[in-house]
Amino acid sequence: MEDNSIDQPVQPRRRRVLMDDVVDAIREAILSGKLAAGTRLIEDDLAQMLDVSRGPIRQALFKLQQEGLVVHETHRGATVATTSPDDVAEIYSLRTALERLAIEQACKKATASDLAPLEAILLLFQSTPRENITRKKVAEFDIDFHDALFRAAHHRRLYRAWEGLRSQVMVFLLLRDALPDDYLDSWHRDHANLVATVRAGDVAAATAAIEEHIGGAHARLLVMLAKDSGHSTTD
Amino acid sequence: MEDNSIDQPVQPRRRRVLMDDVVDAIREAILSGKLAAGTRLIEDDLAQMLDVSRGPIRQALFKLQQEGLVVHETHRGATVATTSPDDVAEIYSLRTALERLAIEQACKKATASDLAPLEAILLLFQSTPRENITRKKVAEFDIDFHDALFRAAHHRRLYRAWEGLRSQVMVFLLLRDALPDDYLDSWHRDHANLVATVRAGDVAAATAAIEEHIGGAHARLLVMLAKDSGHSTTD
DNA sequence: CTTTTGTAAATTGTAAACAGGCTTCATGAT
DNA sequence: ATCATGAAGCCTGTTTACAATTTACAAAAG
Repeated sequence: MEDNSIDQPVQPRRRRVLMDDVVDAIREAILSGKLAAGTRLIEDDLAQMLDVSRGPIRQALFKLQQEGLVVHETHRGATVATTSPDDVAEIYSLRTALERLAIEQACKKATASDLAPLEAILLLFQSTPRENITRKKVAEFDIDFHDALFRAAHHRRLYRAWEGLRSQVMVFLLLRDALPDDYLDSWHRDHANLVATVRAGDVAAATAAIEEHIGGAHARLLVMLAKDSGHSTTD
Repeated sequence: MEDNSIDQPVQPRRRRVLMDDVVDAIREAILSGKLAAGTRLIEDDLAQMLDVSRGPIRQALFKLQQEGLVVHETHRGATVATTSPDDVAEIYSLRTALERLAIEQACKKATASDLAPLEAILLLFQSTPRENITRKKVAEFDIDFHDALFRAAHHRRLYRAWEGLRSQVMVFLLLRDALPDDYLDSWHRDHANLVATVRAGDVAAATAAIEEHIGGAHARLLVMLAKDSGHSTTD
């Protein structure tokens, strides 16, 4: 038997199916603002736009509801989820609980190969010219980092709970307007510190660090929302 | 405008659709053991059994996957989820994180009408003759109580995360063999104590109580699984 | 005898047509 | 003028039919 060095993934990577493309397309449209909050998502229209039948559309809308980007009501259809100030509190309180567990589990169970992705992101971030780092790029780095952290926890159910929140966090990260000058520095320092606590396996330090990390993000978001209050929230 | 005292629910209760019946039927079959862990769930077979087409079956299987009772693989179909010792750790660690947040939020936000369901369950439990309380009944009381606690937290996203775990917890509650004689007493005392801490709004006491509560349940489960180890776990 | 390869059956993914509920707007009554 | 009533159109829920993929098994090659 030949050793499989070419077919890279040891885990056979489940085939991609139409629904996956539809999910990506609609998620992208929502996150980029092409589909505003509250917009009705009519299955037939989406089916024609994306050139598939209503079946995959239906499944995709169901999945996006899981992600919290879409709200579905029986016999009344799906709409792009709207976000109120209460939702911000919900998202960040739940996120804190999940990330606390994640970093705790990561401290206990993460191996070197689990930490590699985290450090790779930090390196990639640092090696990217500052002028090339857009707000969207920062948001993607951020989500990717925390996603890797959740993966490092080796906790399937926790990861799935995070999947139900991830896109909603992304919405807020993309909302940010101009970032403070020293933000990129502090971003790297903050996340590098998280990796350090995990590497050290110091649960107490790690949970404290993550709570401050998420708390800080929440606080900055509230400040930002307060500045242009009543702009793109509930309505 | 007439006041609506007859059409009871203030919230318009979304209509029940075929998928809901299918979900209930399959969930019931899994929880009752009629569908053993690992069993393949073939859409056509289920469709014939339940006398609906494959459409609602497909949606139901997706939803049951959300609940963690079913595992779905692309082009390979759905199977009843199997449970390993690792899964027990996952379920209880995540449950602890979620319930901690739930009781904390309940302390802050629960009103008298939120606490009423909790107390109603305690009363119903106490007023039920001991000989009528089967293991299944205890499990249902238990799930209903904690479900009411999550509702009292007024946190939609937290409740949805709990929905993704609830049935999996139920699986373990139903596994219990004969309960200790004083279990029913301690059950009531323990849960009444949780309500008391919420009513008092004492976050510190409440989180401590819930952690001990879930921790105790986890510990008892591990003891039980150790007794007949290698019986009905991974298979 | 073991391994490989090809073919057929089984089963899921997708499309398209049908049925029924919800919304809207016109019409009429109070 | 305001509110009730009802019919038409839109849209979702469901069914049925078709396409594509996986799995199982058998035949052939080593």
